[in-house]
Amino acid sequence: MGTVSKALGLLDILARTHAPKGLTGIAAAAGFDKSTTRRLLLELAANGYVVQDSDSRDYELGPALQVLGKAREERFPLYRTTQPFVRALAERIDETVHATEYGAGTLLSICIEHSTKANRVILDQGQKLPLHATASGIAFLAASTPAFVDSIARKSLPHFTATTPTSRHSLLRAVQEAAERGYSISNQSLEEGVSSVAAAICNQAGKPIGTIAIAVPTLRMTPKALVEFGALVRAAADDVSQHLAGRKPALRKAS
Amino acid sequence: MGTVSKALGLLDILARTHAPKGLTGIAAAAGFDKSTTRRLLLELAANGYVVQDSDSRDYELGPALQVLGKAREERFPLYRTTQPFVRALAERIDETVHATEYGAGTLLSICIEHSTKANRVILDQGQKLPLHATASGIAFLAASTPAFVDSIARKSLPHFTATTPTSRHSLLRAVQEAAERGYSISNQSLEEGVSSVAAAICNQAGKPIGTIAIAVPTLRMTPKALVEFGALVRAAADDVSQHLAGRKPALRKAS
DNA sequence: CTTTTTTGTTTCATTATATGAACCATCGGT
DNA sequence: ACCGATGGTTCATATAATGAAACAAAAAAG
Repeated sequence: MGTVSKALGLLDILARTHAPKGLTGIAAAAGFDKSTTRRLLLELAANGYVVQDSDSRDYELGPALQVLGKAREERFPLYRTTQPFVRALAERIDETVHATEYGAGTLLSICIEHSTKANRVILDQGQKLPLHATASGIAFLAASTPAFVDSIARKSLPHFTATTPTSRHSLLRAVQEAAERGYSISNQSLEEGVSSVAAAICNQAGKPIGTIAIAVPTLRMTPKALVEFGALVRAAADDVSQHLAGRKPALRKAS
Repeated sequence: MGTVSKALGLLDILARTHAPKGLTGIAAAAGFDKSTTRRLLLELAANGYVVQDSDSRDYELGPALQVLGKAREERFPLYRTTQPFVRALAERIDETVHATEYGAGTLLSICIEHSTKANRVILDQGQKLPLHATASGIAFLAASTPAFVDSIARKSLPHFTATTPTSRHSLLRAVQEAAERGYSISNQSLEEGVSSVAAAICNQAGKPIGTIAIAVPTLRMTPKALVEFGALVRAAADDVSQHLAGRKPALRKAS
């Protein structure tokens, strides 16, 4: 692994919800030597990506990240565009809804609205979702080129639950079905007790750039709810795609 | 320079308003070899910090930055806290107002509201302001420990205009005066024709973390305006400091 | 269409940089 | 004062970064 990736890995660790703050903890979480970790942190700090509290010596994410995040958002306002649709959908069905963007081989959660129910699915912002084991991933693949799908299907597919598609064949079938259906379904393929439906967001050229997904406790994913939610994510994803293409569609209902 | 800093430098370049997008241009802007630049960009891309358009092969900032920026904002909501005050002040006086945060030895512009006048000062988000040559910098130093001020004053201070304080003595004097006055004044010390006043934002412990500044074309910075703007930035900075400390003060006027 | 120029990509010997085990310093608790 | 834990430092070694050159592929020019 390159040095740069190691440093960036440290940022990921610091971004976690219950991130370690001390040098020892960060080094342990990253699996690097204390010495290496410190050097990397200092270099990140010298560039404003990390701040070290001068008293406690704890490390924290730095202001440069906000600046860059804003710069990115300004050029490519995916969050700004998506967030209202995610929120509207979440409020309408009172279930957890989130949007993801593709990057670095996975889908990154960029926008989450949680259900207000006691029994709900909780997601972390920035969570990295594997393409083969989530509704979002399958939906993304269903909108991708066959070549890309194949490149993923050829890889070794990590096993998470009994229903994770880990074989080339089962993955291709799931993708195929999602493409025909218009939305993807995950029946606890990443985590026990969580079911999801998702649909891809596409850019003007028709290439998928991310997804919108609804995640609910499996016991609430009745066949009726499945169909209803499927139609709703599909509609929401299409609306966002339209917005990104510059058109401003009125709210629609189903596919 | 370490490899990590080089890679992060590339991100800074890509964040610029008129950033080069091609490999050659980026390499030229960074002053690195094409080969090195490419390797770094690919590593950044593998981590989602950069995206390469598969058709045009141009490089752009990636989604990971938005995720990290949000994570930082969540832990330390300086932008969220400051922005309303900056906007209110900008609207009230119809001049360019911006907030900065200290990091990596400089002040980073994190929030800008521009004047609506034809002749106005334009600032870039993320701009790095030198501590010795800006009103923000002087205000920050005026709220810092003498030891810190001295460590800056001892460095070689780059020359920008005729009024840039480049000697240890002139810098210390400017800081001293700002401390007594309650706000700092920059008379074209960074750029000809731009005058500013600024005051420091401090955390609960009284340590400075950033600044608020008003930047106006020098010809509008009359003695009367100077005093008025000075009192206003000072009040705004104090209000933000109060907010950060958890208190929610009503709007005040002068120091 | 062909030539020229520009831009992106790969290679590999050289060099610089990153690494981590061991060591030291500092702090907080008892 | 002692102990354990944590942050910080050193330096010989291993590893990774570098950049000149060669190559490929696309634009631009003729």
